[in-house]
Amino acid sequence: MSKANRILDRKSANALATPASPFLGQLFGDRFIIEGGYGARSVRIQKNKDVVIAGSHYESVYAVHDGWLFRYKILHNGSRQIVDFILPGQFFGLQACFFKRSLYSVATVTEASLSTVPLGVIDKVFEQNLELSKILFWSAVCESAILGEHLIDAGRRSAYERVTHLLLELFVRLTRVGKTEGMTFYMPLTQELIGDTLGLTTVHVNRTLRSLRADKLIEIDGKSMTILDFEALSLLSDFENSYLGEAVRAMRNQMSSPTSKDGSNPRSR
Amino acid sequence: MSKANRILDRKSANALATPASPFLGQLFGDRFIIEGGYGARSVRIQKNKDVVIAGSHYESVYAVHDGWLFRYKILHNGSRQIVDFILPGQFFGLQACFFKRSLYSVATVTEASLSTVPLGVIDKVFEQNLELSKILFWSAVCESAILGEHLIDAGRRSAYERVTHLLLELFVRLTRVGKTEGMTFYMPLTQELIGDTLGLTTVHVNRTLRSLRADKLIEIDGKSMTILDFEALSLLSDFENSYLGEAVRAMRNQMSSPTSKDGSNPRSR
DNA sequence: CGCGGAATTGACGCACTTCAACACGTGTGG
DNA sequence: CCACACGTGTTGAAGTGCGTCAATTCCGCG
Repeated sequence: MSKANRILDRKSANALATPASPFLGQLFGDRFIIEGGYGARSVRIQKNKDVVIAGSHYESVYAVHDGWLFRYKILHNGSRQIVDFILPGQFFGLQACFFKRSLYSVATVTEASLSTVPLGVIDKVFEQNLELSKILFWSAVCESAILGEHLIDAGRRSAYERVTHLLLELFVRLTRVGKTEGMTFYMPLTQELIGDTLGLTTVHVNRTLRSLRADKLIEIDGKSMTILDFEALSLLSDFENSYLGEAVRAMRNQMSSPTSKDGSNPRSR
Repeated sequence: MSKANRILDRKSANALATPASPFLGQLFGDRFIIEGGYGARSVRIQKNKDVVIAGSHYESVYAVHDGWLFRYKILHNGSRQIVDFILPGQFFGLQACFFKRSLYSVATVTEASLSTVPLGVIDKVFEQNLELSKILFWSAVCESAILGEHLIDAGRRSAYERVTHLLLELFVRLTRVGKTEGMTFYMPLTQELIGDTLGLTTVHVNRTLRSLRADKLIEIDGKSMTILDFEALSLLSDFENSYLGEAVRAMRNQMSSPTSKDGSNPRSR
């Protein structure tokens, strides 16, 4: 099996095994892919390129090794809504496979390295590995929890609250995959991207960020962002990270204990 | 097995087997539940009662036989965001089981009749029935598609567009389960509920509905709502019903053909 | 008949948008 | 090496869609 089939190097595989996306490390980790001998291919994509285009059909799933992406849709009036960001350690494209035509487009924010995994692999997982399919299922549930929280952002929070809620979400998600240093992290999003995520204009995002800086809650230096007062920010935006899936472990235990007496993986025995 | 365990009568089971929720008819249909002998219980719930409370933990899933419910969350400032509506033929509560503490509350809009299915049943489905677990997975994907569309509502559509988009969604979903008559349907939502769904105030929902009536696009008579110009409404709100899962069949074929040569259900052979 | 929740309407205010300019950094070609 | 374009950030001034407050009407229901 060539090196190209190693879609994740050892180090990332570990990062991926954190609660934020426990499935991925196992699902697409070396062992699984390489031993299985599936046709995973690594690709590197420039920043600001579309990877998935709304309306087209796809037959493969992508795992993000490195870089940021976002899922979005353009309305007929030309405005764009970003529904969520896809960070290292996540995968995407399942929806694009399930629907005849993808509902959303996916594009890169930064340069990114991805791995393509043909749909058949996922299907095989469902058939052969009970644990993994449960975990896959869990990830879908989690994703919809994130969408729900974004809906609350847009529906019921002020601009000030929205921006802080988004920043905290990104911070926590990045922390989970080891991409933060203390309270600071690399934030490649432009104010336009933030606006399109939160249903605001660039101008207003700018003003809001300025207030946040003035209030000594955050600090921005180029693309480096640091959270100065996590507590205060959490309170004002009622941010609770539970929707990001800290309860993964609980669920893992729960699902694998009460019914399946044999703690092991294989589904077809 | 007593009649009480029949959580769906024959007629609804058929309705449930429509594309809108193909899984439910099969998953909770007579045959499955009764033959399986699981502890499903039927309950009837008054209108305006909470069924699931955010922050608590649950161990069962609910199937909706009749009536409308909604999933929501209250913020610390007291405002409420409704994330989606749960209509006859759907099930809910899986999320509440997976997370240590439910992220959302679920309450009835109208009087409703539900069936409780212990979590173990779902778990068994995952273990024993490949087809059904795929379908269950699909339903989670669909649900997140609906959330995504609601996010776009709140983020990037005007009040006028939001209201029409919601009405069309409800209309299509109800049509799928045979709950419309021509272009009219029973609409039990108060303007407050609509507002909390779309991120608007009651007052503004009222004004918006008035414009829609004035523009001869809809007609309201008490709780009866009729769509006068589906085309025009679709265009102005760019409504595309594909996110509601019309592609279910496509996916069914796709998932059950390429890998699993045997077309039958059983997973553990 | 009378109560209470929902719908309706008006007047006014504000958070956010729109439009428009300008600043800054970075890459690109002459 | 400079000139220029271009994307992004920043700031001001003015407009508006929707919120807030508050009063009134409607309607189902005991």
